[in-house]
Amino acid sequence: MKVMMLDGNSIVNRAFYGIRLFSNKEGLYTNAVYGFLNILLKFLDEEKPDGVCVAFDVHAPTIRSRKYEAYKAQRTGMPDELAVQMPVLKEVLDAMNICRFELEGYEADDILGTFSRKMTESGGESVIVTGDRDSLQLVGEHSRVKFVSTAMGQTKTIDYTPEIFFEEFGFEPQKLIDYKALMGDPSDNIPGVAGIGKKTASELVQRFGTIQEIYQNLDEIDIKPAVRKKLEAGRDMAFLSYDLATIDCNVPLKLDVNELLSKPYDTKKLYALFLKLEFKSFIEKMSLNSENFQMETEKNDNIPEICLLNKENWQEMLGDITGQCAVVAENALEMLAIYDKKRAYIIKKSNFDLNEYNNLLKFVFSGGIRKIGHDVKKIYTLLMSAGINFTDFEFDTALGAYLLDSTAGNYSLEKTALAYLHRQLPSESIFINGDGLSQDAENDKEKVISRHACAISDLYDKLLPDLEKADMHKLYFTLELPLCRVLAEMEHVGMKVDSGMLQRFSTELSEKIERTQATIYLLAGEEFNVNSTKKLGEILFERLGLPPVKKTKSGYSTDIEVLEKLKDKHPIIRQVIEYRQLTKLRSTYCEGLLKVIGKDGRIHSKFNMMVTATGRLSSTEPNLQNIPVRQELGSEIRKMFVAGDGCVFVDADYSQIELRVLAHISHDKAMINAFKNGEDIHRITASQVFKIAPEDVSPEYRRRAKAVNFGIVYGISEFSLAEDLGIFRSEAKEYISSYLEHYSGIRQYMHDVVEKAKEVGYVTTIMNRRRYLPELKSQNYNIRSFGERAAMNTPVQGSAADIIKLAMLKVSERLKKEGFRAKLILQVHDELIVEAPENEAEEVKKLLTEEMENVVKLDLPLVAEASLGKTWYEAK
DNA sequence: GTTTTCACG
DNA sequence: ACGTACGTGAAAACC
Repeated sequence: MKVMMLDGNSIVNRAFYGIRLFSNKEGLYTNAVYGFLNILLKFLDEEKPDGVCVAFDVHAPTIRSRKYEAYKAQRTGMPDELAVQMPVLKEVLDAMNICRFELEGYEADDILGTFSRKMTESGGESVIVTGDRDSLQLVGEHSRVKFVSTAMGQTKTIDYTPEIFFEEFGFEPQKLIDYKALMGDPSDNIPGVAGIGKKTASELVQRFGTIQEIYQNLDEIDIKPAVRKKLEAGRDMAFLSYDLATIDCNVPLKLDVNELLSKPYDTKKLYALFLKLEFKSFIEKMSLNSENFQMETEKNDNIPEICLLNKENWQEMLGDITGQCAVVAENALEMLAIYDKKRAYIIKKSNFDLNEYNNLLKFVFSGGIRKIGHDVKKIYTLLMSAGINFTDFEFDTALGAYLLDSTAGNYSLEKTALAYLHRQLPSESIFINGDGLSQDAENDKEKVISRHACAISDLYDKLLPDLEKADMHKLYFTLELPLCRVLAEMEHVGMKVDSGMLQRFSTELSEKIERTQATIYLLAGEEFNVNSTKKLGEILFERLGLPPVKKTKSGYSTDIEVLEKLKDKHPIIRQVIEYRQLTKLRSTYCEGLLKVIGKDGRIHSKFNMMVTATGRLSSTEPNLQNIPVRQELGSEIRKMFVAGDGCVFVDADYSQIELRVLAHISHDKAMINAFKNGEDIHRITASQVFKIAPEDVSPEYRRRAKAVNFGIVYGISEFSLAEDLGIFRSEAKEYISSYLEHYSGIRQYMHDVVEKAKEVGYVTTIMNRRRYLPELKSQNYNIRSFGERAAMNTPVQGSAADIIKLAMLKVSERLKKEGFRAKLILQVHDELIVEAPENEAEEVKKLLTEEMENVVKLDLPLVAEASLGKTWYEAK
């Protein structure tokens, strides 16, 4: 019978300080729990004990122990970041069915000592796991101590048996108490005998054994007079220290060995917990998501009956379905699953001839079946590439999950089913790389996609009421879901690029880069990789002796802000700035774009609607939302984006949409009026903040007012504003207070939105899009401040996103309805680009402006400005 | 895989 | 006493 006993506080402390601080997405710190589990699992594996328990300290202020309390106070001071993890750790242990013990007024090691003694007495064996050296006094014939220490980020364990202890200390484990009584331990507040250190204490204990022995024969024993003197003076201290250092092995706690016996984990609880904590590696290590878990779900009849369709039976089988069906499409439409809440119909292309298969696809996607799916935009693009017409899906479970929690970050079917159904789906990778199961692979695949379809259907039943509860069903059904088709179209149509011109530009840049590089080498006096921030830092700040402006985690910062400050200090700086600009253009834009031009000469960027926390779109492969425009040379890139044959671009962008939205939602009279009167908002702001007549506002003051306006939208801090404008903090502070004085509605709004968010846990946009802000509850000032700024910014940025998304929908609808051949092809947050045949251009321009300006009714007008051009450059 | 930098709104 | 604006994506270096 072997029981492993852990000193919870001591191990969790080691874990906390040994592992860098990290947290899950909600801002809950988890590093100590993570480290604790690593240690626990490692030792369970090493020792394979019959039972396990963990003891914790409890320091309740009882009268009896008040003095003791005061003495403990210094040691118990636990940082908040660790304190919040204690209840979590206890939860984990409970889910693992591991016994915990704690008793008021006792320390964990007292409990362990007591249990260990009892185990030994009843003929058992105990293994104590601790990071506390004090506990080594518990080492005995039948009680080992695994001592854990962390040095240089590495956890080290020493397994103390009496022999090993003796080898290291030169006396028996029980005498550790005497040793400590003499030497003392400042970290434990054990005073010891003044003047007796490690060496003397060790020698005394080795020669005479206990302090009892020493003091009884103090006059006779052979020691240096100086030591004898110190010992005489410190007699009381020695005995007091002895008591303090002694672990109490008579804690009034019953030990029922049967209780400690290892029980199986509560896998469901543990799984949910690890998911929340984002302990992916533990989920895998403890195989919480494989057999055990799947077996359980399989019992829960999540496996639909499978019905394989062929050319004889499909019309009959699918013909009578009237309800909504979950549709899963695999492998570019090679295999489909359709689940009608009764069974899963499996359709394999290989079982049909081409013509028949097309008929079937037509039936499924454009009429016969009411569809729901997961990530329907993906299916739409698939169908468009295959040239299949289709009607809209009636629900998208991925999109639903995104609206319900826009910060979750991952909306794969597996993750979503886990989060909302607590169901672990079989992973597709099972059959992707499966060797040896080729015979069953097809079978497995049918089973897997059937279960996926079933999960989509069940998710729908869960997500729809959730969306209604959050009052987001309107946003969902009238905006987000229909937008899928618009975006799929935009992706499908793409944007034409003049690859020859791009190629030439790239070569041109290369020549300039070559020259700049040579100059840099010359000025530096050596050749090095200018792209390497590390080497560049060494050259600038060590070799050339320039003053470092700021640091990064790993060394000198060399970003543009730093370079700007050093511009006049050394000619190399200008060259480096030039080099950076040129290489950025060449690698990210020239080479990057050339890589993704399709066979049709067009770029098909993906517009992702489930990425941002605020509701904006994002663009990838390539990102067309960050094509250069601010600098002259960079904006050359926009000349490579050309309208198709016989077409022009119609480009329209909202004027100050975010400030207008802010004016609207804050009901700020002054700002609303400024916009109503068609004022230049930055100029009017400058005139109000700096108290000068509008016509006297200099460009510099207008620039400053503009920075303040931006800062306000982002949730300003005086520090950042000062940094941005290169002014004193005190000055920035005055700007802000003057601003909020004038725009008092905005001040009120900023205050209210944060208050409300703290109360309900989320903020909303004008169309009721929601963003949860758990950061607001953080103990950490920085995290909490971030939450506050996000609370101020999200309704503004998110509402602007709502507005332009709705405009996209309307523009797309009208173009289609009115028979234009023009197509929406790009959105850049406040800008829409349509590719239109030349003869449609003027009408489309009017349509675009109209729809954008009238898409919602605000307390002030929305303004959109449009222009035409053969290239994107011209159209701006 | 993470860090640094920089492009956009 | 502290560390700082909101939202993105890509490339290159570095470990």
